[in-house]
Amino acid sequence: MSSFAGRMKEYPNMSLDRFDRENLHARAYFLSHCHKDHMKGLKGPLLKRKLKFSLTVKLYCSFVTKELLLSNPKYAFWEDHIVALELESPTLITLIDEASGEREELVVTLLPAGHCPGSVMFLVEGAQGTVLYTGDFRLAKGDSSRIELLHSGSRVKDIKSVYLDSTFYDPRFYQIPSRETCLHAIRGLVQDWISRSVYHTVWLNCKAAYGYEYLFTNLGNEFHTQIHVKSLDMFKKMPEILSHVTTDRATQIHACRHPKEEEFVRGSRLPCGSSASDGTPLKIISIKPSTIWFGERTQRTEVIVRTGASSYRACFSFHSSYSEIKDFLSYLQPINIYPSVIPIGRTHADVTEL
DNA sequence: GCGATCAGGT
DNA sequence: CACACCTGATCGC
Repeated sequence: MSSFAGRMKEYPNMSLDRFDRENLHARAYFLSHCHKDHMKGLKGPLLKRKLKFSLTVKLYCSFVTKELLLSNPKYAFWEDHIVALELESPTLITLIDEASGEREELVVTLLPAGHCPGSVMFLVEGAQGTVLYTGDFRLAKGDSSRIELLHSGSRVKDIKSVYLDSTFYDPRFYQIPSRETCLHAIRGLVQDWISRSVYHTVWLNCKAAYGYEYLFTNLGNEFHTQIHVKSLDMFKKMPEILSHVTTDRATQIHACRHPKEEEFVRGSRLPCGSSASDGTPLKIISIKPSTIWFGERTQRTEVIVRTGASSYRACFSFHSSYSEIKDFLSYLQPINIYPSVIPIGRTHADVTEL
């Protein structure tokens, strides 16, 4: 879980992914992606009040993050204060102190982070040097060399500091199977099950968070069926996702939720309450996306683990592995690295040493 | 009645 | 394992 307090040493007048406490005084806000642990204070009454009296304070994010954020009415008061930025398009942003009129100019670039829909990293270039705030990210080995705006001419930019998603920055999580490998394995398991009969149904036991959409679109394409989800509201302006999800319960692939979902599934009912129309019990398997990792010298490659008669865990990660992070850092060669996540049982000094 | 925090859950 | 939530209880205002 991110323990980043919201501010970078070089640019303390901007706040990123934290909106409480000291961040209430920021001149500009940045949201890397729409997960609650990066939105602390974002619906707070103090911030709401500050916006009422301010003409200059804005929240910068991607178009997709803006759409996901505003689909939740609790954040509707931000509407006129959000500036959605294009990806990979350097933008001049002037931070203004409303009391003194003091100005500070920055060039901010959104780089795709591969963590969930709309997720970005913020590249900030200004008088105090070039810094990269990664938010949460999953980039594969070699991806950083393909991000043009991390380069100047043929070489990588001089980066003073990286504020790093260090969730899996521990040799224990050396390798996590690639997105493609995991998708392929899940597709295989789904294929094997739903082809048996129309009563054979798959329940994708996904957490209540954005980040599984590419799984839905991939399975939707492969099996020419839509995935049942609770709500479509947040995707109404995202045709690629919208076309693969449905609120119609008559489908063999579900990703719906219910507080007593596990009991339901054990009793041949889906979390949405659906059972077969003619009274025949559904034959349900549950697939729970989970991060499965391997050590440096581990030869195992199982990306699907059977955990019961009709339950499986399938490898799925929102975050880069240790080796992926190492590749990222050794390519960028920043002067400073500030980890944003300290795993329990470790200290800040442990992670900094690594 | 509200938000913040914690316990306990998936 | 750790993640990103959720619900419900309790506390303080």
